[in-house]
Amino acid sequence: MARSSDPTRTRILTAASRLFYAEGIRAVSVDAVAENAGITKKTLYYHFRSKDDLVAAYLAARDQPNLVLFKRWFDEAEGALPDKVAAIFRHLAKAARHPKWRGCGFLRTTAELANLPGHPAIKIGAAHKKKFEAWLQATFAEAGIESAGELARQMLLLLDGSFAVVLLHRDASYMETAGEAARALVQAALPRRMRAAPQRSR
Amino acid sequence: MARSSDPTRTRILTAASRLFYAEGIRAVSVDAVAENAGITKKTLYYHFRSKDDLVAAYLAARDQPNLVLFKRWFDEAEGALPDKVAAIFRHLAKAARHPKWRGCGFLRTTAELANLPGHPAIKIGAAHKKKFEAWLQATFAEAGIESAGELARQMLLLLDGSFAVVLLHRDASYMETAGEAARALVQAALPRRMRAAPQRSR
DNA sequence: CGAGGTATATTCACTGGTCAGTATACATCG
DNA sequence: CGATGTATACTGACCAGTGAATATACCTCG
Repeated sequence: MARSSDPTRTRILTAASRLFYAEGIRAVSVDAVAENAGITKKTLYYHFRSKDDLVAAYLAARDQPNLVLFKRWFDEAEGALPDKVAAIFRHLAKAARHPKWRGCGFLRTTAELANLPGHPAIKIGAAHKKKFEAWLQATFAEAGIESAGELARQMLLLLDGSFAVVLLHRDASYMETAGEAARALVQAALPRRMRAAPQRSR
Repeated sequence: MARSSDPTRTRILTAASRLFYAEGIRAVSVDAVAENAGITKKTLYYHFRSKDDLVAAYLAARDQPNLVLFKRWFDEAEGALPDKVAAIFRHLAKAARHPKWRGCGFLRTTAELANLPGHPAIKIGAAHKKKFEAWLQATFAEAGIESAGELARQMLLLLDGSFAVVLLHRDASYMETAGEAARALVQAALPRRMRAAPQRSR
């Protein structure tokens, strides 16, 4: 059976990831993925039952690395809670300025497959976002924020909103605007005793 | 010359709109649009130079109606500015609960065509969102808000974020969360003298 | 008025190419 | 030997766009 560490499987997944993220799902043929991975299509179909399977695997492979990255940006940021949240947006804005940036793979896949509501890739995308939201909520709750759940949802809305808007306008400054809005909302939600003098950035 | 009121052209555009919104761009063939419009493919190509042209026309046709609708929701809402902004989200949440709702056509098209940065449809989508943002900014400025520009951008982020998140989770309650965040941000931005007692909704 | 022409609008049938997925066979290795 | 993995070559469906012909409406000039 093909293990997840299987080198051929990994090669396929790497190629699929690069192409699906860069071009979109329906724009990329299975032939193109196989060629890019340096194998034949039949070999690809030996490792993945169908293209839909491959798409789901592409997103599944991005789940953990993405979450880990976000958490690291948060953990390594200086300052109080609002600053640490804003740091995520700051790092994202930097990434969004790279010419190969194409928004959030999870959201773009969902948008493209919106006519197939039960598609496994969409479920993986939804689960990914839920995990991120749950982590935020827990972080906020630990900080003594009463409305941790609502605040986490607001952060998610700003985050995913900035993915969409920045992709549309190709203007990463929206991501910084989102970061400032996030900072303000977190600041306002902090319990009074923990609230430092609100420092307007810039 | 084919006028915009041309009945055949309108039929094509109606069919294209329905199909592209429901299924996505690349998932819908030109044949499918033609059949749905009750004409032959060649007739479609008489009225539109290419599929890309048709896609652009589909979005262009949605531009004004969408803006008008949003403005009407705002104008007809009771209450002060924060409530009027929140009303847009409330109406949108209601729309999002309809089974045929598939998010924002502009954003989904942009996401799907993200590998074609100069595509005319993307330009139309970007212009549409800019118009909405400009209208919001003007409205906020008239209300005496100093940071009208930044606030308008924040509203856009929340709005487009809720399109993305609600489409992903198929849970329209995120749109109400976005509305509450929008209300809070507008409330906080109002000049003191105009600020009524902030009323937490619910 | 009316015959002939011209631009508009539409149809059927087709092309060259791509797509997801498969049948069959060959190889490698424990 | 036989399980795992890979390759060549194929299938039937679909796709964007086109060629050639036809119908309709209007306009010009005898």
